[in-house]
Amino acid sequence: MNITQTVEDYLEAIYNITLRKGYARTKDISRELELSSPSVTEMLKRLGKGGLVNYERYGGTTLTKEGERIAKSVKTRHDTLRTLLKIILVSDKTAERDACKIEHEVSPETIEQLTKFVKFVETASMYPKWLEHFKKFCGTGEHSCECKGRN
Amino acid sequence: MNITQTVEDYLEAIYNITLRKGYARTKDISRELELSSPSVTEMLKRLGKGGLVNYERYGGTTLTKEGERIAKSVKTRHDTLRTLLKIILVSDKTAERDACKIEHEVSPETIEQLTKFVKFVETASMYPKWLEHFKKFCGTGEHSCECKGRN
DNA sequence: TTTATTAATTAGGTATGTCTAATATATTTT
DNA sequence: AAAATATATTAGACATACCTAATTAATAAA
Repeated sequence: MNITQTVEDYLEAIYNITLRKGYARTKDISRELELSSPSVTEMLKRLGKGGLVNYERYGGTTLTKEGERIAKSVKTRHDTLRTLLKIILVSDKTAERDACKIEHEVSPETIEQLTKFVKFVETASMYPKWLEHFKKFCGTGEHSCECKGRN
Repeated sequence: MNITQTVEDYLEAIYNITLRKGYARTKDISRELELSSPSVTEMLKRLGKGGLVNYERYGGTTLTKEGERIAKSVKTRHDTLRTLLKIILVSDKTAERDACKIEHEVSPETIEQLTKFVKFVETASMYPKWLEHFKKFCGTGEHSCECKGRN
């Protein structure tokens, strides 16, 4: 089965819904992804044949092991990207939306480096100060005087 | 005309080829994007109708003003993303490839923040030292001792 | 327990973007 | 200038992923 961007979106949606209520109905998915029910039904059949979900007509759908593995990997990418975007002061709403789109495109290597970078920044003891500087820099386009020569 | 991811790719390719030789032939584009010539011809007709390229059967294609505007904006996104990825030590090859894919998905707000961030880091006088620390951190998962408390 | 309502599916279409094979045009070689 | 080669286009198909309208199944209300 070909894991397209769309497939990833379906798996992620099913994963999230399943966390909340144990299984996903066609309607839950169509609401989450803002698609018509027939579109969802059709995809569920494909995903079922591809071994990514346990699908039965008129029944609640769950992820198979393989489906869950993929869904989790997408979610990790999503969370990492959103965190990075927030660090560089992208608004919550945009960070969420962009993470949703970019998550399908980033390579494992990039995700690995992003993860390291996020951790590097967040665990640095100068982080709060650094963030303050960056905020000012965003406004003025210049490094704040006090740290010229150091940052 | 709907500016899809695919359309952006074509415009960007035509832009790059045009920079090199003044115009783009069907073959140049098909080579650059690794697509068959008929696919390219069809898209050129669509782009022509949409006012994004100057297309004539069997002739060299160029971008219209509007086409060039879009192409340049895509290129800016691409360059910004590649730079960021390189800063966080993603390999050149992956940085290039990922930038190519992500460039179609990022919002203007994110690009703006990325641009600011890249400038912030690159113009910081501590940048070389910082990079050194990050490199070590990537290897060890810990901040190098000397800068505990400061970075 | 029949009726109404909600949810899910099937049937039939559409747009996008790709392909291969066949044909037409341009260009280069002889 | 005719033949050979390279390039471009048309024709016809296909997969993906979406839609609306009509039908069927399941669930809740009377």
